[in-house]
Amino acid sequence: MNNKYLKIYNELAKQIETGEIKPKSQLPSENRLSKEYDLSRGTVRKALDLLVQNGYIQKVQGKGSIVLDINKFDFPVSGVVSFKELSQKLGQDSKTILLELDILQGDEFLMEELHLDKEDEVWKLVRVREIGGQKIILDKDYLKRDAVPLLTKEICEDSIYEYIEGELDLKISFAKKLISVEEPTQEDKDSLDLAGYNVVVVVKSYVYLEDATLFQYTESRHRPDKFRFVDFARRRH
Amino acid sequence: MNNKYLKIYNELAKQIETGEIKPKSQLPSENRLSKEYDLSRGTVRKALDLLVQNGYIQKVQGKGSIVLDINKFDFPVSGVVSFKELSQKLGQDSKTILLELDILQGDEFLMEELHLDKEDEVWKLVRVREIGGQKIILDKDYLKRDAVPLLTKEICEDSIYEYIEGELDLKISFAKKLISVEEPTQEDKDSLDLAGYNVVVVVKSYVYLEDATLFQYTESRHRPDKFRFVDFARRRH
DNA sequence: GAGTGGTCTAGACCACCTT
DNA sequence: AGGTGGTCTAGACCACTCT
Repeated sequence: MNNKYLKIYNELAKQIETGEIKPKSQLPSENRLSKEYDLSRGTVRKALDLLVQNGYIQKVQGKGSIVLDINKFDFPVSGVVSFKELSQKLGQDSKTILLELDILQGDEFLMEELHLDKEDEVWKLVRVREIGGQKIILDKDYLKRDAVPLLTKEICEDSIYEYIEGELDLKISFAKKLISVEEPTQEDKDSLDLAGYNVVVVVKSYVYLEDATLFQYTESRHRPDKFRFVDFARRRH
Repeated sequence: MNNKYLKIYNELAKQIETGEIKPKSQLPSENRLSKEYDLSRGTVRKALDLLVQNGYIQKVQGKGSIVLDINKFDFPVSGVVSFKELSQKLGQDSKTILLELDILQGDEFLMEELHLDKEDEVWKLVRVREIGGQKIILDKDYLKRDAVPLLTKEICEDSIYEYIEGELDLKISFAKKLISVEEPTQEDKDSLDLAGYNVVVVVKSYVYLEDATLFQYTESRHRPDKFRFVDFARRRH
């Protein structure tokens, strides 16, 4: 990328993450930054807006920009993050087991969830995620076939997100997630090490591409004790 | 507010919410909008960026802006939303019962969570939320005394957010939330109608003011079957 | 080639805070 | 008064899509 505002955003974000710029300290003013980086103030502001959005800094009119304590939480699941990215961040031993890989057509439930026609084909994949030797998560994914022509066992046990964004050139732009708690189904009981819990945490995700088409529906079913979700939210006034 | 970009944002958002502008339709181009509203293109773009952020539209370079189906979910808890705002949106019968209202000082747990000194005083309030006659949520709030000098039973049973933002002039700017599932404590069992469930969903919130100072820590403990959380997330590339 | 959104600039004025 | 961030403008050029 040649974007100037992304460059300065990434530089500042990195410095904040590594602690080079310390929490509670002041960032240089917008005018100083635009001189130092030889950019217009508008471009600097765009970079700072990104830092605000992602929780790195807080701006106060008339005063300046304060660096926030980003390391207060160490489990940043907010946003669309795949299992592989996640376990890498956690540094834990993890494994993915593929239970099912099929092509469906004309399923009523899916036609509802994915807004499908009768003829549309859908990949169904069921995977179990193991962390530290325990089966913790059951993932049921449904992907539109016309966006993803081919899926193999290897891809599914690696990261479908990497494959979709890397190999294919699809760009994921946003997702809606719904978190609830439900009674375990027989499938949950069979596939997961539930350790006596009588509920599972269910995360239903609707994933959209850059052209605003819905292309994936996922149900991620978690053993409750291992489930965590972090949200950073700015209040809309 | 005199802000032009907010005016046009609100107009467009309202038209999308009411269905006056239909999902999947195209918004007028940025140039058209800037002519129609007699604004510079930059100001129009700022309004559209807000619409993108809040999930109203999706932009596609070279094509235009597509209106998204905002009504797909009817439970927008994403962001910092108070119980009162929430139950109003749901239109359900609700009640708040105040169990405890105290001033604490020198509590170790709180000094950790709220970054306090020994001398700092903290309001502790414990409230039970009733929806449809059932005790569903147990809220334990801790507020910094120096920000909120006075609290009464009436305020606590109404909405502290309204009081804090309306009467006092404090502005809440952002919050970090952590969602997890835990075993019920004795307090949970005593205060809530748990209906046989052996877990509670715990939402821990850290709420910050506009000057980036932490001023509230809240534990919101939910009966699992009534808990829902909706997240709208754009993927950070 | 015409139209769309994305980036960047330079300058102006305002609202707010500090001294 | 001087510095800070917030808003707004007018204009330029680029990247992308459609036909």
